Amino acid sequence: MFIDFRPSPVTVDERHRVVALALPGLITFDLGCAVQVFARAPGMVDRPGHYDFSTCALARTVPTADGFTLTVEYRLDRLATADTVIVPGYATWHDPPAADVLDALRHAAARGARIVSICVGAFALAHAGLLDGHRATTHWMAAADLAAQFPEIDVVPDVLYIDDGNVLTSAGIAAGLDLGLHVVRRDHGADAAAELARFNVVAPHRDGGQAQYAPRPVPVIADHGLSATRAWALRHLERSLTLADLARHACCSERTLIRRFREETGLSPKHWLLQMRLERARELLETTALPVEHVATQAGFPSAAALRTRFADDLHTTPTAYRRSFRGRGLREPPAGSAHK
DNA sequence: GAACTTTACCGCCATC
DNA sequence: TAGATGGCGGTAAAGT
Repeated sequence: MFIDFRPSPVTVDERHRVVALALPGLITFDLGCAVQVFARAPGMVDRPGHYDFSTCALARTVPTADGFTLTVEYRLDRLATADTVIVPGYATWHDPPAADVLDALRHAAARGARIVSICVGAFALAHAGLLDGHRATTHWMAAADLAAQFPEIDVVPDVLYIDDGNVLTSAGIAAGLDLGLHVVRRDHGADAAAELARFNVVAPHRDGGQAQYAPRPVPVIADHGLSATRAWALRHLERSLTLADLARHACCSERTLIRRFREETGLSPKHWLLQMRLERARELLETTALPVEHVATQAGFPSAAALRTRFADDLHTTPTAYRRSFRGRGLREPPAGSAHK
């Protein structure tokens, strides 16, 4: 059963403006990912803060990497009003974009706009200096180049995407969808992201995909490294998993586990587990009416107090307040029998 | 909120 | 010889 708490339709002024920047040599699939997520989000049209998507470029026409020319409606000044700026990949990423483009990106970032890159779009952000001091990712084939060319960036190659606050970067091509879903999850909750994933016929998240709440990288390739152990941990999140448990599953020492975890995810095992648990708790709070105590138990927190502490530290709110904030977005009743397990 | 215990993390070094 | 792994011990963080 689905109880709809959606409020009345919002006005254009309330919309969150998402502007994609099409650079010469645009990789159109990357732009397509952004369109698919932010321009066609089904079921979200009545929600406050839903997206007003548009594409801009330096000139009216943009040569793409895919053999045709794209005509766009808006010029660069569109970025000045964007709440979120998206830079899809472009084939000429080896060279810095035009100075006007870099300035527009810098100004958008300076006034607090969220900056997102897809694939090698990260190079445009790097050229603008927006990734300095940040953790970032890009297409795996270009990751070494990014790290070499911009030593100030902490480049993490084996992840789907990285959320480093107001700067978010995704890995190659289809990872743009993963990052888009993450942004929707951040803005509208797990329910909306799942709805959008269903519409796009993709998984709501891949292998530990909830891990991206903070800087939450996940491995791109399944069945390599510790991905099996992480998948196992996700299946048993409600247990009190220790470092020794994970090491035993991975058939290695605790020391090696920590080392490999950090190499593959950018996080320590404990921190990764905490993020997973927090994400599950958020999902349960958003999509069920389970008491906070049960949410804590099912997410693997030792107590409701521990869950509240984590919420206060990471989300600066309480579980109850968090749940209340999502009431307007649809609340599903708990599955039969699950509320008291 | 303090004190204590447990667990996790990391640097260093040895071994394979 | 370089790289991966594991053990040890100190420190920090989390839990009680």
